[in-house]
Amino acid sequence: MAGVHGRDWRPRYLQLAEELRVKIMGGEMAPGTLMPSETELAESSGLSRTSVRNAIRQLREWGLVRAEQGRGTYVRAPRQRVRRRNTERYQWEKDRVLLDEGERLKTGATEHDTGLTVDDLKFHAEYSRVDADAEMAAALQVEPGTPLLRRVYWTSSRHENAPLTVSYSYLPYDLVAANPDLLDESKEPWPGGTQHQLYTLGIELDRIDDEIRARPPSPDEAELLDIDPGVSVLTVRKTSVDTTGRVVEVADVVMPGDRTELVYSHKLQRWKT
Amino acid sequence: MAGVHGRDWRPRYLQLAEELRVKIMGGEMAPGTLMPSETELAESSGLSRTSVRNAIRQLREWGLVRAEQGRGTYVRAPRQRVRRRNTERYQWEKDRVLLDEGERLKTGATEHDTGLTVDDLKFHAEYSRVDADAEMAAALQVEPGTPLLRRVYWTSSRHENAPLTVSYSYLPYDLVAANPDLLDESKEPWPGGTQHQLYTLGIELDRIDDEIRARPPSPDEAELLDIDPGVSVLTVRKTSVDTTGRVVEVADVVMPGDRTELVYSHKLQRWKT
DNA sequence: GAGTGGTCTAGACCACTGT
DNA sequence: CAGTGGTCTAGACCACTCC
Repeated sequence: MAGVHGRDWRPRYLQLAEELRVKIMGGEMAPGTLMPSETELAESSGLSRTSVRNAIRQLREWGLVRAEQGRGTYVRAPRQRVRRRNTERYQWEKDRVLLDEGERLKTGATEHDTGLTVDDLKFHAEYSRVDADAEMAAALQVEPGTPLLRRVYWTSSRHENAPLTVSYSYLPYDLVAANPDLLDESKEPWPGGTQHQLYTLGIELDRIDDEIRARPPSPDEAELLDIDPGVSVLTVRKTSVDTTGRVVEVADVVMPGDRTELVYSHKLQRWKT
Repeated sequence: MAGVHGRDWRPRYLQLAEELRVKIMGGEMAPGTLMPSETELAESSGLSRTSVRNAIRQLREWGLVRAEQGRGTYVRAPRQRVRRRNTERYQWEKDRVLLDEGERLKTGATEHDTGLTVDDLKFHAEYSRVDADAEMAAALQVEPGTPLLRRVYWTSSRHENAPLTVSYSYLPYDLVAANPDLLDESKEPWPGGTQHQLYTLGIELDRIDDEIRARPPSPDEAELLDIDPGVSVLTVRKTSVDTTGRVVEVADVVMPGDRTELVYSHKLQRWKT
């Protein structure tokens, strides 16, 4: 009946996008399905290929389809958002530090977030030594040019190729050099997490601050996280402060905006009655 | 010298976008400047208008320019991100409830976030009575169909037309009906904020949970927040739980992704030495 | 009415993927 | 090789804004 009672005033490419959206979300085109090619859609809809491409761009921005050069356009799984519960997570990581090693190795933070076991996960890590630029120097409260240990790492499910998060972590090099294990990327994933490694250096964390932003992905990030360039990423800049007030780690965590949900919980102080 | 030592392999529309980006970020085209028209850019760059439009779409996704139908394309102010410090904010709102009224009216939460005074701000509010749909019923832990008070409100700086946040707040209607003031939208902004209004109903909050997501804006949201449809919004679903464990308010807060930074701070418990 | 961005067409060549 | 999506052209008409 659509369109019978008066013409649709929207541009025709949006009408087409809407039609396809309904088919996808209604289950008529299941996740993984190969969509009709742009040429076919142009013929079946009576539009030019340009207009069909405009419609498909909409679907891509909505995260509903994925175009692959030379192959075709596929319906994406409307992947469930991964809930990342940072409030509990940070305290949980700290509590874990003091457990014995056997207990500690059983599960890591990613498993805590996703409910997956360690066997379902693939790890990747890359270490390098860099000099602090102005921005990172300010974040770490050190002089520009200070040597830093830079760790890039991500974890992904063994059944999906794209990681759920990518982390860029920076620590003052002098700080970690006291424990050579921490300079060895083959030791990843750091058993027990960053907080435990800092513990081996005699460091206890007092506070973690998260700054959350959304922005378009870089081309590299789009590829790595398997999102369309039109889909934003969520980023968390996590700043860890130890009990002496020193910033000991700054980490930028990048996550696909269409599959992530960050959860923070605030317990409020009671009024005195 | 660009391009001298080997050709640029990127598509020409991206090269143009990059050139324009450099001009904008280098200050050569100041915020508010009217860009050359698409036709002019096509002539000066030797590209077709289609390619020029592709370049401009990039700039729009980056949040650098704003296209206005019939008028032209303007360079946008690289607006500073507004930091919204929810951790402090919620406790601060709660502490304020017990202050005397004179003290309380002086500043509200938006001023707390932005550092602006009440004279710099414009308020807008809209109340209605709606029935809970399945999703909101689950969030509020009530039966579907339960009557709710729906408040839509936003605050913007007097010197900019676009709001910094738009809130969609839902409370069980029966709960607030006990204080008729709370049903009157002309009483906005609720002096002292939601927590104070709940206090007049004998309610004390115990916990607030925030769920943060990023997603593309609806056309309405894009217009209201003055962002390009290609720029994501950040959303916070704020769930307020009182000391009896009852959910008393669910609010969806929508913010422009390119101008917002959410800050959460976690104080960690100390190890026993 | 002149100029702007938004939509749309009917072509073309390209890089990339499969067989 | 044929087929796919990515880029690009040279037009056209429209709705809208400003004068």
